[in-house]
Amino acid sequence: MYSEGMSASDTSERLIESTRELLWERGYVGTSPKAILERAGAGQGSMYHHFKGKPDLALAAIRRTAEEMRATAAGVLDGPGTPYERIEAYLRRERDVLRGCPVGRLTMDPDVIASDELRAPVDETLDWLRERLAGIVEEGKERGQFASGLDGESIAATIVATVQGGYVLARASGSPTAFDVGVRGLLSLLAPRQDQDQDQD
Amino acid sequence: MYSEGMSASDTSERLIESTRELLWERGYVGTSPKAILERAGAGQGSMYHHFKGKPDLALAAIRRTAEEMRATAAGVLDGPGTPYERIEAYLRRERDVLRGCPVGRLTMDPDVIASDELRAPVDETLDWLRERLAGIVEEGKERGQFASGLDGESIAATIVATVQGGYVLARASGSPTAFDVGVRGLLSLLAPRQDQDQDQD
DNA sequence: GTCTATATCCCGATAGAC
DNA sequence: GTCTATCGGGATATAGAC
Repeated sequence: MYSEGMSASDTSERLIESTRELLWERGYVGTSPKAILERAGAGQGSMYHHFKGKPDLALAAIRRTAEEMRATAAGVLDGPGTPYERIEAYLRRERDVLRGCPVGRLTMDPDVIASDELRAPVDETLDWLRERLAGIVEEGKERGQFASGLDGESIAATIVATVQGGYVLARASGSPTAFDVGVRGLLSLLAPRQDQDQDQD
Repeated sequence: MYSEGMSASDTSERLIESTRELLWERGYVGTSPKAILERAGAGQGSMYHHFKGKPDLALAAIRRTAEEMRATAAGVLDGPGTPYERIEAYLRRERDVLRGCPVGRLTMDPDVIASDELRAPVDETLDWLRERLAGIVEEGKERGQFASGLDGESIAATIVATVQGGYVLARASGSPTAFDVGVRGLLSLLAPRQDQDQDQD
């Protein structure tokens, strides 16, 4: 990452990490520089030395969170198993459901949506995820695991939406159960027919 | 509503409506009393005369928004058509997609989630919606329109989650398309088999 | 009921010492 | 690089005149 063998300053690093946590917990509008500085154990000057201001720091934090989410998803989606099994693994992977999605939640932040720069990493990440899932669905169709009438991109959007909406249901009810139930419903709709021809893995 | 023939004061009414708009646009954390007062054309005194403070006014606004959403959904779900057709009508009903769901978006607001009182109308509304949809799915199973292996409550959670997550995808990309695509994917998974026995409507 | 004035604290940012 | 001091304005609420 740091081609000259340098490392980012510890303070800069702590500022980004604190911002990531607070953006996840309270969103952009609900996160103040003061709260970030307190959590990072830094003073005002440090933040304005390393970053141009709150939007600039938030951008660094959002980019890192988005990257991390892509890496996590890729870890599951590139794993072993049939297309259905990989989708199931993605849907059932361990999540801190009640905390919500650190990327998706930003779409409800007016200031993030108002800024093309802040919105871009969010958009790119969810878009990447949909394309990745669409490819897996198409692969499943080729293998005969999914009905040939299904459209990869549509199903991919449904999968990502179910996850994002699952967070909403869980947070509304104060329990992760609703998330799991929604996922179960989707999997029951996606489940390969027992009596269908399928390639062996 | 007003048993004695009285009407709520116009000012109180305007305060609630302005709060509803701002909660939808900016969420609870992003909405200040000052902004509400400006939009309502009222002074500080009016607000603190009619309401105990920001949380109290927000509660009145959220309750009304929740009630309105239930009424809108009921209008479609109680409409004519087979179970599948009513679910399709719900999923395809006209929406201001890029504005997001005025109820669901509140689940991303830390202060709403931290307050049982503010969260309650949100929870009750999404819960009501899930139960209502679950009943329709069960009805569809009885009629043979849906596979008997499907679980009403799970499918209902998937439907509501797809809608809520559809808003997320749309707002991330800045276009309503992703919402529609996700809905299309879900409908393709729910679509009654052509060759299946079905009651006539 | 509604207004203005005031209070106290926080917001996001800048200045300049060290 | 990091600190503290300071700024102008906004957030939320109260006081008290009308």
